[in-house]
Amino acid sequence: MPSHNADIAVIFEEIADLLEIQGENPFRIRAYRNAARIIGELSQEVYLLLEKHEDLTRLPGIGDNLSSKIKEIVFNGRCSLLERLHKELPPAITELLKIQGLGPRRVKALYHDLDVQTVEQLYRAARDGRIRALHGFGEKTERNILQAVEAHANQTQRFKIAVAAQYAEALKSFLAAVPGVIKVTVAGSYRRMRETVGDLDILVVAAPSSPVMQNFVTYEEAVETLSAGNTRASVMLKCGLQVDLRVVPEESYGAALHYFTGAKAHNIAIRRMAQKSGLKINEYGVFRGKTRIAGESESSVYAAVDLPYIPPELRENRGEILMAQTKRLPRLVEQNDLRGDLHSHTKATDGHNTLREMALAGKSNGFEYLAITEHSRRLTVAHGLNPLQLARQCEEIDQLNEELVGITLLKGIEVDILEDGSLDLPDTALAQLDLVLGAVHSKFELSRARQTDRILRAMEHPHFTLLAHPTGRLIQQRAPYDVDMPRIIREARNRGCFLELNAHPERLDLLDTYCQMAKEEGVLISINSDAHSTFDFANLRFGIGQARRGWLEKQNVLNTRSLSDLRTLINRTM
DNA sequence: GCCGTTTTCGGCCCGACTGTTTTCAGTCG
Repeated sequence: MPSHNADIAVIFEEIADLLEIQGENPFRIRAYRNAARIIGELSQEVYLLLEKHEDLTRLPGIGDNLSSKIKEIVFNGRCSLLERLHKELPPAITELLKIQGLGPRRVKALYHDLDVQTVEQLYRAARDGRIRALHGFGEKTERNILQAVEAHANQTQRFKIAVAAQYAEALKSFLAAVPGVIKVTVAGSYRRMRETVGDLDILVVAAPSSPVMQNFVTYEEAVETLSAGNTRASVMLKCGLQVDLRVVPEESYGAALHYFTGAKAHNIAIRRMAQKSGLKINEYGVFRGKTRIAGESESSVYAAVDLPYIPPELRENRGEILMAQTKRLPRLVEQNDLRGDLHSHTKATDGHNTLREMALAGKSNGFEYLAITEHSRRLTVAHGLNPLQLARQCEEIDQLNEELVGITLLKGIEVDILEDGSLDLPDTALAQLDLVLGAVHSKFELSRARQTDRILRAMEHPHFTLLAHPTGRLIQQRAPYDVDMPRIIREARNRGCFLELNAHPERLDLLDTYCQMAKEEGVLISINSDAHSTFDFANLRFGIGQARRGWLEKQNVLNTRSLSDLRTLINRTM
């Protein structure tokens, strides 16, 4: 089995870590980290590119050297450079770099002088007071290491964006109420709408006299102050989420927001562009010599390097800068563009509201249509419907539609795709519906080939409309099942099917890179709430965020269509 | 290790905070 992109990324990250501890040229190290990111984010498997004899050096940041290393990993399953490094340094030592406050220099010193190789050994050395004796270390550093090891053991995990949103909104209101505060913006990966965030980055514009810093570090949910200066501070919240605050003057707002939003790779690329035209960009503005020429808004920062404004969701250095330069940036889909929702449940199965309640809630969300898509009989835990129950619900929907004004309920089903690729309900039951969502809810562990065939077979069914939560992953809980998604996407196009981007914050499935691939293949994506209650429509904003990260425009999204256009599209005549 | 309408060699983003020093290295974002 050839190596997957993620395997290659892990190897390059480890090489970077080990080289860093050895004190290698930082730019060589950066090259490995950069390559790990590029390969890790690639939507095509590298081994497939190699099978097609594609030249990997066409990828940004991959030259001859890295290209041959990738080939070695893919075809031989090993990397001689990594094996050599493992002979020179204990493999477990890279774990030490994950300890807050320990970088390559300190790890190297701890290894050389105290033979510390593992986190456990580090803990003992700190507890026994052996670290303070080292040159460049002191009592305070030793104490901090001890605390950091304890924090590391408690795993400072990433937070799902919907969870982070709760803390972010609360903090935002708290800070906005502090005297002298003019603006509060949550930046970082939260603003880029990543599916999980590691910390919160909050930017504040405030009068110099504002007590915002003092108030921040004494926020009632802050259990620890990690650092606190005049313009920058970090605290740890009770829940384990770290929050970084940055205070800047009004004229620096745009530059600071750009800097604090990231992603790092995007910022570096923009700063390099500035450098080439004799400018310098930092969080205070854009400077020519000592003169500030821009920085009050993000647009002004981009304009200084001759670029149009780039939306935060695109700022990953995945090609957005080239597109901006050539005036080909997408006009990203917005929540207002959605005309309806094609995935929802009611009390009839595992939902919490009635048909009528869901319809009215949908209408107040501005929907023109809402598809009711209960589970099918196989999913007994969710009280999935049998053909008779489904027929009854269809009657209810017909009746309700006669009295509803301004919204139409569509008759649908979220039918289980069985192990052999058949659907969990007979054709006669499916024929009466406006649309059929197929979903995998069992047998996640099938081989890639069998899982792919299973789904493709289901998509061949003449009533099949849309593949729900296509990879089945639950963020931080369940890995996606092994499936050849590029092939699914191509076949969806060939068969006139659609793919769902499930907006539930635990799913956000399809992934952003696959959304981009679907767009390139001309497969429409439906951004659905999978609502189990009237409150769940609020989750659509996370789906929109993911769609924007996947470069989707209004025309790439199925449920931006009017009801009549939608009906035309989902009526498959095959 | 990568890359080039300044370069195939000599560059490679930029600043804040901390702790150990006494002018700065290390780490982080």
